[in-house]
Amino acid sequence: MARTDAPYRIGEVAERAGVSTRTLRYYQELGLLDPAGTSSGGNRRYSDDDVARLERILELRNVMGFDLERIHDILHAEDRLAAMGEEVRRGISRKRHQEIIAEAVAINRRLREQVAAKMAVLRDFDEQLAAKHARYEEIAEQIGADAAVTG
Amino acid sequence: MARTDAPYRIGEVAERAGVSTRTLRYYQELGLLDPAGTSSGGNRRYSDDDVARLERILELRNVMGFDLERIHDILHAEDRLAAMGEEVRRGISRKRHQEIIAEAVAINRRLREQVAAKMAVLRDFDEQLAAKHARYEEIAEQIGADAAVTG
DNA sequence: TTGCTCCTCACGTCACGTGAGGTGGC
DNA sequence: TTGCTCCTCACGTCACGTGAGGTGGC
Repeated sequence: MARTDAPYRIGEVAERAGVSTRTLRYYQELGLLDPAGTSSGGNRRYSDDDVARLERILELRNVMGFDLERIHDILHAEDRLAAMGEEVRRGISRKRHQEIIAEAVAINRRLREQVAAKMAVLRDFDEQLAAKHARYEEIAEQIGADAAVTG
Repeated sequence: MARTDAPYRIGEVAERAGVSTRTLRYYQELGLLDPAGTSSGGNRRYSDDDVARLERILELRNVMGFDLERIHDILHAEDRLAAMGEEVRRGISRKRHQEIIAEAVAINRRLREQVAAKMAVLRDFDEQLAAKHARYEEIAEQIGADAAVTG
């Protein structure tokens, strides 16, 4: 296994994720998603990790509606948690560990709360739509009745 | 009851809805939300219907994530349905009625499908978060264990 | 008369879209 | 060698944010 195992071109990654190549370049510009490699000629090369990271970004964007700065913060906390595995072997303080995990847990909990809130709003909205649908059926029926009399 | 029963000033309406006055002026510019009246001196005056319409716009924007052109289309169909009541008395064709209602019903159905899809995505996302939370707890426990040995 | 809210430009911003003009890999 | 994909500017767009500078109603 090569060190720089980044086989995917920007076009492939973009199409599979349902975004434009411009979006990927913009995310790189913001420091959100740096492609793992660069081919001869300056072409961006993305790894499986990059693809997974992109999916995570798009999930937070599409599902939660966060702006890119907020997404950056969330990913940063998760990156630190992931990097902790390395640091463990080199021995960092237990207090530091606990801080990093506590931060990740707090973010996770807040996200779940926001998801629950969104679900509640959606349920409410669906009830409104159902009520509207019932009213439409009533109107349609009444017009049918009118038609039977006048038409 | 006066004809132009529009008591609310732009600042009140904006604050209650949780948007800026700029947003309301922009929606007027787009023809999305025309205030029912204008006071002496050119101040916008909003009616209860205007406030309800704004709530509807913000729901479609926040909950569904639609752009303002799409929202305009949806409101337009609903407006036509609401205007039908008047037209009934003046006698328009039954076929025309059925067309307008069919359109409203179709939009309603598509909206409910999209709501259902969003709910499914949110449930999926929540499951991911739950799995992540479980992993965090595991890591925290392991560090606690390490600490018990090394610390 | 004094604040507070309103008004209209008009430029700025975020998250990209969309060419222009050119280079590089199968 | 020919397409196709990639590259970097750089201006455009959508949905507003944010002052500038001024007028109007309690």
